[in-house]
Amino acid sequence: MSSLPTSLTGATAPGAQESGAATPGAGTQPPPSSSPAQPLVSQTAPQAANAVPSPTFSPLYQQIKALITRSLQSGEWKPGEMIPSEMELASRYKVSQGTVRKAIDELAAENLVARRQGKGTFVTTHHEDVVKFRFLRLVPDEGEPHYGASHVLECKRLRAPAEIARLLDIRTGDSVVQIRRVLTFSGESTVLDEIWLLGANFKGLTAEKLTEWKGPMYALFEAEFGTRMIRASEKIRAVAADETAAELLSVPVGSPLLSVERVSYTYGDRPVEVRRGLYVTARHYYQNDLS
Amino acid sequence: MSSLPTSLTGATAPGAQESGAATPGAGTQPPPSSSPAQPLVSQTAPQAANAVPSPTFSPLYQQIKALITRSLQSGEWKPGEMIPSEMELASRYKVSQGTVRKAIDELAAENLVARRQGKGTFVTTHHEDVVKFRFLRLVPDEGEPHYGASHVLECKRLRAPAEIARLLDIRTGDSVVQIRRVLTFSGESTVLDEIWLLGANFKGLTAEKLTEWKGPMYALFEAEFGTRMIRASEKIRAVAADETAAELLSVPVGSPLLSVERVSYTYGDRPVEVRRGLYVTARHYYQNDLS
DNA sequence: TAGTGGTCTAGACCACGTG
DNA sequence: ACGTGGTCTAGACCACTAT
Repeated sequence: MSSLPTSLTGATAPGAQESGAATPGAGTQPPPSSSPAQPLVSQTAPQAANAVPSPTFSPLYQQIKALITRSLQSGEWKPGEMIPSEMELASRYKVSQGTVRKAIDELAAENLVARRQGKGTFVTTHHEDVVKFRFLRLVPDEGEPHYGASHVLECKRLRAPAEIARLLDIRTGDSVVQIRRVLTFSGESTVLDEIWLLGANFKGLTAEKLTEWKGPMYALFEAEFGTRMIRASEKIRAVAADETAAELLSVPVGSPLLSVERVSYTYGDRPVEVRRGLYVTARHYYQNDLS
Repeated sequence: MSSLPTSLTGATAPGAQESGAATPGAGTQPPPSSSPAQPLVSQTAPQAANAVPSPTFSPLYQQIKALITRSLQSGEWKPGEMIPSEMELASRYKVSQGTVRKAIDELAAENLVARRQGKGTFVTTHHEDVVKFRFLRLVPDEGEPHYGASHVLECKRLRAPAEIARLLDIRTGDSVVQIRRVLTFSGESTVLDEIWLLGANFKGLTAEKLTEWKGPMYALFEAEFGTRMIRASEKIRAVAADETAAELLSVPVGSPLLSVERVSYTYGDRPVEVRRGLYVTARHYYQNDLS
């Protein structure tokens, strides 16, 4: 059970203790198209002193954050675009600029948006280098990180096998798209990926589209299919190359390879991709920072 | 060249525009022993309009953060202890509580301290589970993450080989401590570590001390040697087991192993440890989250 | 009851980027 | 000159923990 829409934790207005600032009428700004003045939403009920504090307490800025996230998800503000200024959002949601700021702070910390002083706050996109290398951690021993060439071997729809279905939180047999591809760096085959995508989100994805696309796959997904990868979780092991992998990666059978099993999530922590990668780590390494 | 002590970026007092709040006399609180009222430090010089903005601008809260970090580093507040309350720090540094709060926010984000509502802000320690598993990412396929038994093979002082010296930012031949050990999980040898520590920081570290110590090695380092690992950077590859590793880890020669080369840093981003680990990933995996 | 961190507001001023 | 995010302050109230 989620709770947002009707979970007013109290009745009266929130922090605006002094100026009676809660009349929900339209502000001076024209209400931007797709978001009619939200039914805000108080966080502190000045209940009688002995009343139990509201069980589903949520700070105002968290509620604002959820509203902004919803607008991101709905595509009201698209990747690369600027979102409304803090002042605008403050007046839209009828809260102070400081509260909006704290909400955006968290969204920025989660890399959903990026602030640029003097310019505005922008929806992040997989076209930016910074974002790209958050999801590609393979670094060459010599030289700068770069994006290799992608060679698509296969792209087809099929029914999800049990384990993939489990990871994607769908039913066995539900539609998925399977992609197999090889990434080549400086002429050397380095990564063999096997990818499963939620069928429902990727209608019309073909090998041609993948081949024509220059740039990160996630940028294509975000631009053409409205599915934005927000975070991912990886399980990493060392394995020995089987015959197929050995041939495609031009290494001897039995060579040690880095196995990276990734599950990627979009808004609301919904899994949309399972990716199994085999990396040749002779001239590259997987970079990770613990902090 | 570091800059802290004398790097006043301007002349007059900062934000306290209205109340003349800048006289640096001792506050009402007795100045805590080891930190005499710091020579604060203005951030905005209301220079003539055409003057170039100060080249080495640093926000007040960053300066406060640096001061707090210095106190952490000097051991004024030890791991596990509570640091002074926000109000106390505000009056010590002659800034508002909000500024201290922002400084502590960043320190908490970097895991140097942890806030606990109603109790205070505490210096983090490698004794806590949360911290332990930030630095041990090996998770069993079945069951909960846990700390295995450590078997120390060797602990000796020697002169740093060239590559280790380079990573530790010292000179070849400088003193280092080398440790070799095996970690065992559920009776299975799983990790073979080769560790180099800065000799200067670890005088008196012996195999006995390591063997007697129950718990994470970093907790020993922090408690007995005053050296706290703050962050680390890892390069991960897949390699084949050589004879030594194969024997110690009870796997066939040539088995794929995860190679993890870690450099760990203490305050001020100074490297203090190089650690080369070989992980058996048959029944464990290396967990990583991209976000 | 007292003290701590957590939330929220309001207003001032600054640095940055663009007209 | 203007609008954006960034910093700083001051004060109120809330939630949590301990005594």
